[in-house]
Amino acid sequence: MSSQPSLPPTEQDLLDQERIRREKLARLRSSGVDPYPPRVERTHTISQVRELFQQQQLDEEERVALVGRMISRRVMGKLSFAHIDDGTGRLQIMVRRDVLGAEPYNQFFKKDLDLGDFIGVKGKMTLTRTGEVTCLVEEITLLAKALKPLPAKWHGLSDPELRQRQRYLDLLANPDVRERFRVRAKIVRALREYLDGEGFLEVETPILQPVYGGAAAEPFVTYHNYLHQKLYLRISFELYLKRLLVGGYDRVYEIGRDFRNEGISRKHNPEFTQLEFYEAYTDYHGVMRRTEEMLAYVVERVTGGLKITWQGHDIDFTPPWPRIPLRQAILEASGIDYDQFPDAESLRMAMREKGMDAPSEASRGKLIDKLLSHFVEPNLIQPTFLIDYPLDVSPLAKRKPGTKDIVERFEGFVAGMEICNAFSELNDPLDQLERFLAQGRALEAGDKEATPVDMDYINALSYGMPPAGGFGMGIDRFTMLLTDQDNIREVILFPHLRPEKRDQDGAS
RNA sequence: GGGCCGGUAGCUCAGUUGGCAGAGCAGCGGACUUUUAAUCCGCGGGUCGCAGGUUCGAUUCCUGCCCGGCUCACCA
Repeated sequence: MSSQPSLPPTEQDLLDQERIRREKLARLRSSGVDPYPPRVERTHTISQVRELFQQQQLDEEERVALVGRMISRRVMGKLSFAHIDDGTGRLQIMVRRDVLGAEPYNQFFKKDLDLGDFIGVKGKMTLTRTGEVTCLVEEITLLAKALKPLPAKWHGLSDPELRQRQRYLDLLANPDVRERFRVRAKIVRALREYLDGEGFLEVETPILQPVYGGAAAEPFVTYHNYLHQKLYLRISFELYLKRLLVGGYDRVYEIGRDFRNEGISRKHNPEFTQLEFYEAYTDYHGVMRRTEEMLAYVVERVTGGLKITWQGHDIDFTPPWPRIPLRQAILEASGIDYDQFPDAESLRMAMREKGMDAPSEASRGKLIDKLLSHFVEPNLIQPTFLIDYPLDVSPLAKRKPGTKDIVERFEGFVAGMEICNAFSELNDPLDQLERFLAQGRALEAGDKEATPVDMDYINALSYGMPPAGGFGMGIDRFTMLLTDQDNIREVILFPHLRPEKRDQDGAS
């Protein structure tokens, strides 16, 4: 939901600066200038022309046509300098009255153009006395007039609300933000490169689902008006992707949006981008090796090395990463060995003795998860796998042989954050049905994050699913790591924000 | 939802122990042919988040509300 100024502004609502720009617009129109012409002339991008000029591959007399937003202007009498930005880079232009002509220079360039306007220039490339690559302008045209002043010159824009509600202003005022989302795109591209290269098939599965599942989360609910059908926005891709393993694909992946109806925090946005892959004929050990290899590939591809700095921590993605049994990690960090507390009640007592908040309705698995997030997770700065999780919070994972309530599952942690979750996939249809039924009972008992029974999925498993390992990773969180950000909103272009409420009295 | 901090010009911020509201940038007028945070002279610009209250007087103090940030709880 974007915030919209609800009505077009009336003349008196306009800022002085906006009023002045509209007057300039009217003046331009009456002098026959189209302030929003349909076409532009361009021979090079700014990055191209800069490169060609520096490599001396540009004829000295060659006339180039460049475009961009005017982001600064320094008028010094009969000579001016300005910078334009076309999205590929910034370039200085030099505008001289004796070259451009008196009228275009005095009136058009100095008076009618404003910072923020898009312009086209034609001229020759040159160096200034200080050695800056510059276009000496012979002709200048308006490509699009800006009616509002740009947020800032060198302070950038820092108001967090403006930055996120009006991300376009953030992007145009803060070059490092623009760069950050380029890094995000590189990350996604590198993940695809890796998986495609390993023979994974990229697929798309339904976002609107009649039965949701695959994760512990509350869904968003919607409705199909013509089918009279209740639908859920997916909370994971898992159950559909594994149906594809049944169908005969051996390696599939999907990158897309998940939706979870939960609180918003530094690490959580209600919709987030997830990568899931499923690989037949491997198990969670194989997936761990693949995770290390894949993430090392991506980090190398994006940053040029395997070491990054995040919020002052040096983090090294070089494989292999330590694998620590969850039980051991929790024991070492908290002094609680949950194996000695076989039921929720006794574990709860032990936790409360340590002064921890342990809600009465939480299952044993959820309590263990609480121990993990409280004692262990914040200290896992270097890439680490925690392995072997409690069964009751892992309804889709295969039981570890020789155990009763432990599954072959791991989670990957970096920088004190969980970034991925994976397991040997449960492919026993009868066991899966039992687990679903347990989930269904939990759901009815009020656990809003339990998932309903998916009989079609059981049916699919009943035709046989190969042994497989599966993996899920939050791309947003991974992007936080590689862009040195500690808030998920900084790596999502349009993060979810509370609706903007208009003042009851201030309205009108 | 609880706690803490904040909201002052288009942007970034200062300030008022309660007494005419400030700076830099941006804007407007002027000077200036190698600047790059250009410089110099002059000018305009404010519902001090909103609403009540206390007061001779509130941007400042009090109460409520709105919005935001951090944090706790919850979660990926």
